[in-house]
Amino acid sequence: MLDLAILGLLQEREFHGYEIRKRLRDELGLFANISFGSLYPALSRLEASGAVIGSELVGSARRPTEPVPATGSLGGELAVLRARRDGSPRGTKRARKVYRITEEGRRQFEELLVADEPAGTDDARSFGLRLAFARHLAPQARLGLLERRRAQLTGRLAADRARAKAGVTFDSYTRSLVEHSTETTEHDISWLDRLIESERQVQQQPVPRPDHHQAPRTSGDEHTVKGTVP
Amino acid sequence: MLDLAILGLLQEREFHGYEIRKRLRDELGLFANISFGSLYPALSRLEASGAVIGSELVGSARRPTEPVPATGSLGGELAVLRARRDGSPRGTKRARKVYRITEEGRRQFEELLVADEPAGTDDARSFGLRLAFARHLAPQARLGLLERRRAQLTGRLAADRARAKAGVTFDSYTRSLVEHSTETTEHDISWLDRLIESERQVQQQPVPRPDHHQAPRTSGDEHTVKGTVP
DNA sequence: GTCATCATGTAAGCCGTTACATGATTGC
DNA sequence: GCAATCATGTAACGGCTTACATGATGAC
Repeated sequence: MLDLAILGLLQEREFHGYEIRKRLRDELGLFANISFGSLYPALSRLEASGAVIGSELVGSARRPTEPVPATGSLGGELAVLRARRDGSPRGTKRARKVYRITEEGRRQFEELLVADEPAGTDDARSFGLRLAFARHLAPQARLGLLERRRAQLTGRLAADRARAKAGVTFDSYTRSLVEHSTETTEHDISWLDRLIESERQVQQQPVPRPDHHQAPRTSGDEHTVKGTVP
Repeated sequence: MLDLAILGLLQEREFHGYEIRKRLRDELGLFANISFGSLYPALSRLEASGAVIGSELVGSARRPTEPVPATGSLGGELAVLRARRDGSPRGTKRARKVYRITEEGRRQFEELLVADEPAGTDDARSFGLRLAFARHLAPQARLGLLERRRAQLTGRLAADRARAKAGVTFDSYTRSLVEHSTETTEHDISWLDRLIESERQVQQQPVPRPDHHQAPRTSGDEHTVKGTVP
């Protein structure tokens, strides 16, 4: 799941580890607080697998265009390590390693988006993460994502209802719990239905039965999100 | 969390491992499908810590009263191991190890119910589990449980709203996700509020301002669930 | 006679966590 | 000068998973 999140973020632009954590924490809110102890190793793994390329930079947040002037006789790597000691006056932060995604990474990303997570993962969180990156998916894959989630939820709803019926022996707390779970699942499903419907509306340009009013112009693509394949 | 679930179940009556899994799966639905690979070790741990006592039984599901007649010269443990080979005609299943909770186990249970889970655990699931066993808690502790959960949720709601405000750059999918999350959290909170209110109503017998109509009889305990301490 | 369910366990692995180690930059 | 934040990493451990090993009982 972490790999998916990282690749999804990097799809947008380059990031270094610390930034990734921040983004995940206060923008998506899906990983409450991903730890560095799992983030950095994940980045290394992704780099080893060719999904991302990391380059160490002496980054100036204020003047990111300046191309790291090598001071004197220092080799590239040493220059990075000693960046703090060179003469650069201000704006220089500690050497950061920025990662950008590769073609292989994009491939892995799409693979991860359709693969089902190992059992034991939080379904809701996993789906939320995928949805947050759904714009990078082809319209069909996107619909598939929504529909698989819907099927999952209707399954849960059935289980909840069976439980409510079978559990006549439940105490009031457990009964309330099951009821609330049922309601929440119903709410989730109707939300999904709205998403699915609006998704279908955007996608129904291709093969519309020869219609009279509101003729579809050209092969209609103005709603499709950039970067997706037809 | 597993320990809590096990102890909670055993509070009700004796169980053997296989039964515990079943109960957790299709009654509570909180652990979709707890695996034996984690269940049996957990039981061993609990036994080692004195929280439960396990006794191997050659159980007859149909005639549970029959007191395991030792056949001839076999020692107790061997009798269990060879139970399938002895002359018992029918109704005998494979040797099962049934566990019952001890006083120490009840102590640990109460401790676990108030302790906060290690980070990374699914809050909702954890709370659901606790609520399912809330009847075993003292009224005050129960209220505390509900209120701590409420605080947790209002925190999340604030975060969700901040996210909705800050995330003007979100695409429609992410926006919808954040919106839905906000709604769900609101729904959860109002559910909790109802629970809290009804909890207070049941508990407000002790120190009611000298009231006129509907005088509280004796020290009023008819709503309090059996097994809880005042 | 063979398949589903009952029943218990061990071993290896995954994916996350906290704790530890190290150091620069910025603001008060 | 000191604390907060930025920045990257390693090591140990926790809790759950699957896969493996083993076997009885009951239904068709």
